[in-house]
Amino acid sequence: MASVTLTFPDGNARDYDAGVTPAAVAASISKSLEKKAISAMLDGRHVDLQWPIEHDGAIAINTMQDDDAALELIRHDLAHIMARAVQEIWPDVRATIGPVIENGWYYDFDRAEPFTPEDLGLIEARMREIIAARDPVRTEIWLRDRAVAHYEDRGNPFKVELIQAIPGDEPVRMYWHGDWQDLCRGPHLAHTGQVPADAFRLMSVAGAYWRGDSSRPMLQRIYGVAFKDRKALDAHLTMLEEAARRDHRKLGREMDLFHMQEEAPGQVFWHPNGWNIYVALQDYMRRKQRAAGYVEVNTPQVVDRRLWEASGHWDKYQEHMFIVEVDEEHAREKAVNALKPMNCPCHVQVYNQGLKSYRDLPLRMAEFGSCNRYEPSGALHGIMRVRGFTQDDAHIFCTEDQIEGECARFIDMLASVYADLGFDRFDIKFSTRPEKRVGTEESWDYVENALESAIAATGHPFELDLGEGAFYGPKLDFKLTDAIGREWQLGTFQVDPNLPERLGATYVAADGSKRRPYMLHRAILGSFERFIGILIENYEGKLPFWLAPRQVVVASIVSGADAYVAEVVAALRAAGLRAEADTRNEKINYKIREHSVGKVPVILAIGQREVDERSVTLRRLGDRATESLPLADALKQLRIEALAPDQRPSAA
RNA sequence: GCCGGUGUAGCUCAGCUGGUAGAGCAGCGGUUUUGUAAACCGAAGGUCGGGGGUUCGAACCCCUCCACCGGCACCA
Repeated sequence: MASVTLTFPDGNARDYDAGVTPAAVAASISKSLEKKAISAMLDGRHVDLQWPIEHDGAIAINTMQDDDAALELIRHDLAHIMARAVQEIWPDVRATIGPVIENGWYYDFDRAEPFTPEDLGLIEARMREIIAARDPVRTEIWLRDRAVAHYEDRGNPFKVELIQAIPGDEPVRMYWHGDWQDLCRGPHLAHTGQVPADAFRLMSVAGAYWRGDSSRPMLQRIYGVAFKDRKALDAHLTMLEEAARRDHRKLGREMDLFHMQEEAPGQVFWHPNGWNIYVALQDYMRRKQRAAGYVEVNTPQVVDRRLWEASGHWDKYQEHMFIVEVDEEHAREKAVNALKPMNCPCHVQVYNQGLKSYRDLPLRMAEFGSCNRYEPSGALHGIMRVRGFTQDDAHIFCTEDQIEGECARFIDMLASVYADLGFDRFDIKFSTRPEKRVGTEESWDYVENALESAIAATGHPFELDLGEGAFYGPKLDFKLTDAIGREWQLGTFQVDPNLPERLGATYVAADGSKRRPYMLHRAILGSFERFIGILIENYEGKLPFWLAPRQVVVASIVSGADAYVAEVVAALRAAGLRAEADTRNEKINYKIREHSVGKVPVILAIGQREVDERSVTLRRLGDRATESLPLADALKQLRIEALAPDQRPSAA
């Protein structure tokens, strides 16, 4: 009989009869491993304990202690257990596909009636029964035709399509627990009882297109989360509550930052408090840009369609533009304009004024560009996804051999901005040439290499996303991680030889010939609206002092202090601080509470004692302690604290 | 845009099988002069998202539109 040689993680190897299962391998090592085994890694692939091994390889037996494997199996089996529960309750429901996702799984069902939130409770209860039954799991490899016929008989075209999509060299596996059957690639636990019955929860039901294609039927998706034990599930649910507490829409109302209303869906009405944040951030970005050698411009909002036709956007994005039609009384033709959805074509117009020399390059042209896009209604989300927004946009016009240097400079600037704003960690995604593209292979080679060595020079690791670049050039995306571990994609850097071509941008080279510049699209924050939303959630509304909408509230304790309060506020304002007086007829407790809820970082309380001493009593947000100090000292100290990171003495 | 849900006072939310809308907080008036996360009393506050319909009668039932929420799709 043929044998296979299996190598264990400790380097030892043993021979087994070909066709040995991982379960038997585990048993051959020890009784306890046999009992604890849940699956195995075979040459890095996650395999079921029951699958025969036919070839030599490296093997590692997984137990519940191996988190990645254990969670994958738990979530995977729960997806099936849920599908079975659904089909036991509603036998006419067709199961389609149910993968493991971050923190859990989902399963998509085809059913005429919608699932209700109450149904989720029913399904959960049935799932617990299935888990309690400890039904053994069984799998079989079927011939493709048999599997197709099986689902055709049962009127499930979705499964038929899935089987047809399985590559010819891969087996078609069927899976059972109890009498319930599903198509599944595995691997699985040994029986349903291995799933922790108290560490999962069904979260929500939502529509989802079959195979993610909006031209295909909409199915009903049920989402679940699952962990190894109750404690981990509770921790996850707590994190979700934490995220809800930080929701920028809720904090925006509580801190009186902005509002939105029906008459302008997807657009922000900034209140004085919110606008303070916006202006502080914009002032900061403007200083950073100037320091980094950018010039700032400003370009029109309403632009004739001819420019969008020339840039190519009219063809591709017309439905997503706000169209502005002007029908002047004596005009022969109606003018059709679009609110600008982006700034680049306008920036090329500025570039094209006058003749540019190679000596002018690189030309770094920035704009806090106010853009409007008619986003689909379902895409809108607070101030994070809006129809009117302002980008911290810039385009760098440069020669081919300047790309690498500009890319490196940009990453430096971006890293410095993110650090100043309190985000120490960011990740780079590098997207390379897609299948459909313009330009020669040599130029793609050159530009991709330039970006790669620019990243390498910064020493920052990056993740490669092959084939995901724009049709005209490669791009970098920058993702940062917030205080509760969520990732946000913000910055971008794209190399574009196409738009200068379309819009006729040139420069005069050293030899007197006319050349095409490259255009580098880049943004650090993305949009102010979205970024401020992220800042609010990251800081739970407790923004750093220099960004806080109201930095100081001066609160009176007795009405006899009102005049002195006004004097303190005036002095703070003269020192450049955003300060307000609170001389309402309320107890100090009430004022402290209200301004704490409003996330004001510093409260100065003024009673008769402070009036007499010309002092203030300072209390910081969330801090029970107070500190009494002379007014002059407080002014001096707060003025320094209010400096933005780039203005502090330590900053060069 | 698609699926599902939601829309009642400034905010948070009650309101039964259809019978003319209610609380807390905020705001307003008064009392209180207060020492670090909600003082007390009082009066007021509503096109029940918009429009249409059914009904003797609609916050509630039906149709339609809008917005918001959760997903999906989209994100130059």
